[in-house]
Amino acid sequence: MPIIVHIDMNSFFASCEVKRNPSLKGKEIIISGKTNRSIVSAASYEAKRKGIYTTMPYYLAKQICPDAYFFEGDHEYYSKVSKEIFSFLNKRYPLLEMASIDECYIDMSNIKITEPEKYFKNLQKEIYEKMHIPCSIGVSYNKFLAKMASDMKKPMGITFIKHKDVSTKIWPLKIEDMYGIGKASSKKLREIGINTIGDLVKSDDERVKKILGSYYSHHIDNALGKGISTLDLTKATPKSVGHSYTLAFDSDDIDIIKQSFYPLCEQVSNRLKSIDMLGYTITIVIKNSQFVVTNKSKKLMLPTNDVDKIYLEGMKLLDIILKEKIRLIGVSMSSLIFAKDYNEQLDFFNLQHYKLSKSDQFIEQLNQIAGKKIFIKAKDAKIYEKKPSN
DNA sequence: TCTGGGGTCCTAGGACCC
DNA sequence: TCTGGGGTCCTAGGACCC
Repeated sequence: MPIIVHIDMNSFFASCEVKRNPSLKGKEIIISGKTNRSIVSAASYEAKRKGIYTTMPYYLAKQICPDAYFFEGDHEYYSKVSKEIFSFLNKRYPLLEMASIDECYIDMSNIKITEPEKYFKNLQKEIYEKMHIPCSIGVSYNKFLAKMASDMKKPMGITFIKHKDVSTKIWPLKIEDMYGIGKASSKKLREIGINTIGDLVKSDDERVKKILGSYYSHHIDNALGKGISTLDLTKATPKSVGHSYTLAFDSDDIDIIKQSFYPLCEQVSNRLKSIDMLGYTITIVIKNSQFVVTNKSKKLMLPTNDVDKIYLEGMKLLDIILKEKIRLIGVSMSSLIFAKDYNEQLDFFNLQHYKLSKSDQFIEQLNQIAGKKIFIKAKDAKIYEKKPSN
């Protein structure tokens, strides 16, 4: 039987602030933006005890805990702490999958553990003493159960789930507490009488299959304790890079929207450049006053990470869908490719591109990119000279 | 005064090709 | 007159997670 461990940092952002400034230990700490439209993204247990929860509007948190220490959130620092912790763990445990900024799975099947209670208590203590971040640990034989286990006791909890515990520790839980079942699915499941994870296991209802779609057997396997235990050790390359911004007031004033939109394009461009990637598909997203989200996307002929190109294409899409006052605007790039891979492909593919496209336009686009990040060598120009006669 | 921002994965319809 | 089917790509939208 594999041994899969899930480690979840407790109130991670708040704990990072305590790590940086230990005098905050034991205080009410709230991470949140400071506009009337901000929400709480993390809170210390002291604040949680007062009723603060993640996603609570800032103005409410401020009402309930006026004297709490409020931080706007320093993601760069939190990422740094995250890396510190996981590289520390990774040195000892090579089979580690980083699942998010504050949690990871570790396959300890090959680690000799004689006294599990003591072993994990020591590990938790060591993380706290070395990294100054508290964590909860879940130990089981697959990822789903380990994840559910680490969630059961917080902060600084340690929970074991053995095969025989599945029916007693997992099945009685509310259906919305099942990892992977969110608000929409749990509402539909409750409507047909499925209120607990146990109900889901016992159901043999076509309606359940319809609600869960392609995830059906995945969820059933998880609930039965037959989930997967293989870890993904490779850090996946990003599939999209995006930024969004909620306006201070809903607006349809194009100048105001533009002012917010350009910096978002800059952020996306800078992020792409920092990871040396280009994106083919640009997507813009808006949210109206009623919180209805609308996307518009377009695949470009050539990938880019150029801010002006992103802004230009984004504004074109925005023009099409902007019909009313909006609350949020966002832009993201997807269908990403590493710049170096694109350079290598360029020689090979530009013939095809060329044949498919109106020549002047294509060369202009090539040159636009050439002027920025990607170099177009002289021999590419030669292809341009030669090939039209074909 | 309600309700952020960063992602991933899946579905479904239409266009297009063979 | 009535009319295939398989496959891929693109776009829009939805569910979910931290």
